[in-house]
Amino acid sequence: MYGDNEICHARCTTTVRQNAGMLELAILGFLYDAPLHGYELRKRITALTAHVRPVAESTLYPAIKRLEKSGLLVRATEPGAVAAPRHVLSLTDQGRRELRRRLAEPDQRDITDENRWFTVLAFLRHLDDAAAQAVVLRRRLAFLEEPASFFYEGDRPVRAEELDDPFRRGVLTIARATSRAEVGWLRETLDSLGG
Amino acid sequence: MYGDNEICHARCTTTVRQNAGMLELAILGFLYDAPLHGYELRKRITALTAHVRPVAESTLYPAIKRLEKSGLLVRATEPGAVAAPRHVLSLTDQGRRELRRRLAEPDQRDITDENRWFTVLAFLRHLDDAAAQAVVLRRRLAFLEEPASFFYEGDRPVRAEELDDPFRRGVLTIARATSRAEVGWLRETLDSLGG
DNA sequence: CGAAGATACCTCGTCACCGATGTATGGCGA
DNA sequence: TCGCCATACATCGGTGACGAGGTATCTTCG
Repeated sequence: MYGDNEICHARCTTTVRQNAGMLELAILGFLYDAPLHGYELRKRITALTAHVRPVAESTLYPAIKRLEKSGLLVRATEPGAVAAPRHVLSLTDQGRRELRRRLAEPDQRDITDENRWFTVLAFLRHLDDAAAQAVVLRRRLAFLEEPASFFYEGDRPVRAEELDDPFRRGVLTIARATSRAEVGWLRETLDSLGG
Repeated sequence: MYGDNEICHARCTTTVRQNAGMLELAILGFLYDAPLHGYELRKRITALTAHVRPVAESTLYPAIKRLEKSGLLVRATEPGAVAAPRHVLSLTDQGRRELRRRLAEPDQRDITDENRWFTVLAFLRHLDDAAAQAVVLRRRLAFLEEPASFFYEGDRPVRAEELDDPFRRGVLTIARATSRAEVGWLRETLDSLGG
């Protein structure tokens, strides 16, 4: 169903592949709108995530190959408009289904890691169902609302005001501001989705 | 100097090892304060980063081994206070120097990726020199101040208000709030460092 | 006494990602 | 016309990280 990922070897039991990587998600997401060739795809991914987490070319092309091998996308060679010949990539029906599945049932990592979460958000509109979108947003909201700190003394979380380390205080200050902004946005958006 | 990393094989030229991983930084950082055994170390790292990016045991122990092999830490076996015998880990002088070096000259990734950046911040107090701390903070400030967007139409960055996709608008809204909070904190802290 | 659960460490196979490098083509300025 | 840069794709070896197991000790509770 999901490419060659259902087969795990050796000491590994059969699972739906975890660790699916936000790069693949981004590829599927951008191709969902329109076919693109690799180089253009790379520029879009770079714009989306690269100032945070640059994507090496040597990572992109193997990822495309993986997705092709799994039947999620196909390529058509086209004479290069500007330079060398291009491979125009487009999603198969299976690829489109797979994107929607990954958006609807994101890995817990995609919820907790801000980088991955932003990638999910960037393509969440491709879920046609507002209820399904709301489910995903609520998972993020639940994560942000569970009490969590960065620093502990024993079992007790340390509050920003107690820290004499200005840098650790910064971490807490910034995290708090981010969280507040996002919780506000999530609530608003959930309201407007009629969830 | 930095373990066995100065030797690169085959098609690889000699470099100071990039991609040093925030896990190693966290290990060095926590051990800088006090010797710890692996299990306790894991709990502290978990508290620091795990609700965002969980650390598997199978990642921690090999990382400890790497650092030991590089001469950055040593272990002393101790009868287990509660259960199985522990390996108490402590930094060598070389390890202490290496932490300070990694903090003083962080990889660009450590500046741009919020997860890595928070790890740097969590231990930045271990740089004894306020000027050196200020240099690092200014790198982050410079990064946050350079104009960057997530979404483009052609070459023009798209502003939050123009987007009809509520989720992408969310990405921009949240990123903006975070950035504002952090820039404010950075300026304040730089002032108080006398930079 | 025996099972359960926390503590504590470890190995193995797999995989995504990386940097370095290679190979073309076409446009542009000196 | 020569070099340089952008376009466009690809391979290779190395490495950090992961999930799935395994081993052993000590405490707690029934």
